[in-house]
Amino acid sequence: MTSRPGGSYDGGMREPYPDGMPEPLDPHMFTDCPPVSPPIRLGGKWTAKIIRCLESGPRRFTELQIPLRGITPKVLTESLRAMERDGLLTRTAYDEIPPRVEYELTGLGRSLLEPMNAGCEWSRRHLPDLMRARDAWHAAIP
Amino acid sequence: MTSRPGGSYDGGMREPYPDGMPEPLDPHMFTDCPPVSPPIRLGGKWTAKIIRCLESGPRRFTELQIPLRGITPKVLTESLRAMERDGLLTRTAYDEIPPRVEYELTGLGRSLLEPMNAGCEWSRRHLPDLMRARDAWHAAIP
DNA sequence: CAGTATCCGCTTTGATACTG
DNA sequence: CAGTATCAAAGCGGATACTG
Repeated sequence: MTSRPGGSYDGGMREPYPDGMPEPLDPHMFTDCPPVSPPIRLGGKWTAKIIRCLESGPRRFTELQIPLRGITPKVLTESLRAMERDGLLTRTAYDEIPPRVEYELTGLGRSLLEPMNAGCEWSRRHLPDLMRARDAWHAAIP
Repeated sequence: MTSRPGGSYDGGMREPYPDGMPEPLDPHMFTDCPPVSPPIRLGGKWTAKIIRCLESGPRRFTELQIPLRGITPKVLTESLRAMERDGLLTRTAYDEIPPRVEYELTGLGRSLLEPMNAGCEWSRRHLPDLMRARDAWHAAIP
């Protein structure tokens, strides 16, 4: 029994990141709430996190990479493009050298914070229950 | 650009199902709300749907298979086991022949309906916006 | 800086067949 | 009925290298 539909897509999560680096964005993100069995997720693996990162204002590509802990440019690009396509954020490219691109939440994207917060609140309230359930399970079937 | 972080896990969704069959459970499920780019998902692919199926009372294994539209027994078992482990539902086996097993939401599982409904409400309210965004995108980059 | 372009691989899901 | 056992196929994200 290796499959965990409750929280498994994160299999390839990379932790190694050059620490000591500044984190311009608040790392307190939605998906950080539930350390066990993420109850609610949004779109792909990064969508919710990106929304949290943009909550307090527009950010640049590289700025997003920092709090997203080593997300590869390919995946970040894909995620941003998808969110742009869905009207969750806007992409503004400034014609400068070096290039500058800023991503900003749209009203639609921002409106997602509400249900996200509902999920977050659920996590806060029921995390102890989840932990207890997990413990009971492991105690019964070790 | 083939990957869509906003709505891709459902890639292998099978539609072919012997119709004419009765559907004992209400097919109006959370994940049915957003026809485009599912905004909020719960755990694995089936978790939210299973919760909806159990909303109005306990159901048997085979009963769940009907509204879940051809989910394979393997995957259904995995999902149910995971949810049982997380304390979202209980599994009760009756020692009869033929065997009977019933699955029922716990209070914890039922409490998830609240954030789920929040996501559902978001979908209802903003589906037009999503559609418009998608249309605009396709109009610009055909 | 802000990406593209390839290649890669585990995880998750599904198909099919078989039991207690 | 309620699963388990295998096998097979994507899915989705990641590593690495390379541009305008």
